[in-house]
Amino acid sequence: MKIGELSKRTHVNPDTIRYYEQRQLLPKPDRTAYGYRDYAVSDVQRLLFIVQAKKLGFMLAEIKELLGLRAGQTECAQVRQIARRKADDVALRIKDLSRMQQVLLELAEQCEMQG
Amino acid sequence: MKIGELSKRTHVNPDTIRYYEQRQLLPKPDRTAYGYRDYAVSDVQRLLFIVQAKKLGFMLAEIKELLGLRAGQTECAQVRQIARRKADDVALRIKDLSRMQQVLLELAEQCEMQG
DNA sequence: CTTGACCATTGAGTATGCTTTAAGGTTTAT
DNA sequence: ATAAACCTTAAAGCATACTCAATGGTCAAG
Repeated sequence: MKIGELSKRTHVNPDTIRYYEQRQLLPKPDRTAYGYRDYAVSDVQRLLFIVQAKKLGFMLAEIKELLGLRAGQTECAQVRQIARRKADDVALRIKDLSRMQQVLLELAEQCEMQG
Repeated sequence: MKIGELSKRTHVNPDTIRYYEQRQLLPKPDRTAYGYRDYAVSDVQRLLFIVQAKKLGFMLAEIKELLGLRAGQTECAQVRQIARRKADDVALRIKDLSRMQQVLLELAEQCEMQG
């Protein structure tokens, strides 16, 4: 599929797709006879994974690392280390977010009682 | 206290403190006879709140909004609306993060079984 | 009383992650 | 066959959030 099709399926701007290729989050795709990028179906999944990880607040460099884990391009000891480190980061963020959620809900409640 | 002292107590760079003032996340402090910024103790708390909210992934514009809520500078109906909207955002992020945490732990485990 | 640490302002520079521009070739629908 | 839509590259531009540089005044220690 050409870049426009991949863009439609993932809701990611073609320019952004090319940018991810440049940043090596997406592999260089095949090219048609006239030089158009020709993507495989698996690229849709990969791109959606990037979108999801970005929503979670990972930086592109980190996402690249995660993609490497997923693809089994990383040695086992390293996978364990990176995956656990990131899981710990995530656990901490969940804890912090829970606290902020509490603060926000309290704010709404306090206000209610006054007004 | 002068900006250097506030910086030491919060581990926030003086330039960043001045930048937050410019962005109106911190109120304009009093000035000494010679024009030095003279902060109150409450500014430490406010700045630490900013640091915490940033860690949670809020943008400066959002943090400004949150600070408005905290200070009661916002009308009750608006407080409820904003606080609940942000609490919902936070809940969604917690959910997404939990899923990613699961993925990461699975990656580490799978690898363990292979290697 | 001078040297070094601290403070001031304005404006420029940096990193990240896109987004747009320019200039041009290809494909598709009518 | 021709206009609209789509593709290419390289490079410049933009928003966010700092961060540094230049220039100069103030304060504290010896």
